[in-house]
Amino acid sequence: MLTLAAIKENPQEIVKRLAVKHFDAEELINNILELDKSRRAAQAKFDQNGAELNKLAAQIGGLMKQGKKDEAEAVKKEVAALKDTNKGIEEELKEAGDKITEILLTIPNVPCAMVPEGKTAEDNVVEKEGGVMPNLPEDALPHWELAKKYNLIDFELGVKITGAGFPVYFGKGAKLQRALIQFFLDEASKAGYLETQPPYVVNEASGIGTGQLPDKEGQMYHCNLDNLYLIPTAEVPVTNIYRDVIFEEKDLPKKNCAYSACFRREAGSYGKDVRGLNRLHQFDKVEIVRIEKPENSYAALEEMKDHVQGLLEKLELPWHILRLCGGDMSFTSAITFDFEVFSAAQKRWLEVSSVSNFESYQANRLHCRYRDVNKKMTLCHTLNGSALALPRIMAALLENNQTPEGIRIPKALVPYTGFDIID
RNA sequence: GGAGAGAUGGCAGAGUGGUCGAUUGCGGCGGUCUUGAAAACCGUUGAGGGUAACACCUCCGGGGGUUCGAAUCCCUCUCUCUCCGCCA
Repeated sequence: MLTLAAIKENPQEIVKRLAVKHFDAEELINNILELDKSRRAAQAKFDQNGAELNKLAAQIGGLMKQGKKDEAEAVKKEVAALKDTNKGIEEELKEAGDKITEILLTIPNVPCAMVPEGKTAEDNVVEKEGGVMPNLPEDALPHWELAKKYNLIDFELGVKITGAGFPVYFGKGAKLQRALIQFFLDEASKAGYLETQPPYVVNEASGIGTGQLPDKEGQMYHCNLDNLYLIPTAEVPVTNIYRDVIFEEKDLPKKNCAYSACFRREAGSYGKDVRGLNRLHQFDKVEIVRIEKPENSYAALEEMKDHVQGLLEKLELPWHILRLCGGDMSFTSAITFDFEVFSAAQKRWLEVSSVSNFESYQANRLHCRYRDVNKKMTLCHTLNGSALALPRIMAALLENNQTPEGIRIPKALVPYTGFDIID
């Protein structure tokens, strides 16, 4: 969430920038400012009374020791009255504070200056592209057909065991998955990310920390009995490593990479989007997460983009980078770049990575801070990105590399798969 | 699952109703000494709120209660450890 300090410092600027996300914050911001004012007034009064109470309590102690019981009793009465009034003030105080937090949670992150104007995915800006478009014959097969033809993935079997969106991978299909995971982890390690194996199940506090709760409660699988959630991305457990942490300046940045299975209920999905590997309830992903000093976070973002681009190039897939417009960005991000690969038989672009800078929005909820040069506590900036999500990479690899002889494996992957063709 | 013990500052560890936000040690930071370092010595060292700055208030796992006054007493929740049982 946004910091109260930032809002107080320049409310007009925040309202103006949130308009880029098509979010009208004016009234909410005014409410907050108003509430903060009355909260501070109540706080001052409460503190003043508290100081008086402390003084009187000490006085009673002294009187008791001297055996002046009657005098002590008189003071006690005074204390009782003061406590009574303070109880009311405390309630006011708490109410105002809670209300402020409540409103803050409904205000999305402020988009940074580089975010383009726009309402929907149509308005996203293609920023960069690369790779070679494959030249497939008209009768090229979509990946779900290829998966069947070469016995790589069984979607129906997954339905039997669990339900739709939980495919079973076999043979070279399973090995290709494992190869991709290993390849992505190795590349991330080479780029300086600490390999991390997090839990796949998190508690409520972690869900709140990264913002999945309460807003996206319905999108996560929930274990009722223990009140735990299956992670929708490794971002959740990995970022929560840094919840309630205060860094020394020299400890930053922190760079983690993690493979995990990801679980998403995808409530509300429909149609051709969900065909084959395009949208699953369980999928694999390698995620990169960074905790940065504010002044470095945008340089870090560029590094992350370069890293993801490098992966796609090594996989020889046609790719482009979208700079998301204000209307298509997530609630919590300050800027987001989506990477898409072209899945040549489906003839459509598939999102395989999303790289975002959250600036201090997430860190504020997480209480992830560091002591800067002047020993001042400052919120860190958090960033994360997929590097990469497997299913759509798999789809594009299968479709784009199909030949009459079989499916060709890109060179960079062969050391990991141990085979160079699926036939 | 059963029985017991415990949760205090970056860490270790005192503190069982009255100037305790908390003794002390280690660590960190600053200084003296030193060519430099080590050692020794001196000082300093939690977070949140509040203020122009002070003052002041809150926080000793979370929540609630008793009391004029709670880190200290009571209730409750969570977590950790030890023993037993079960087990990948």
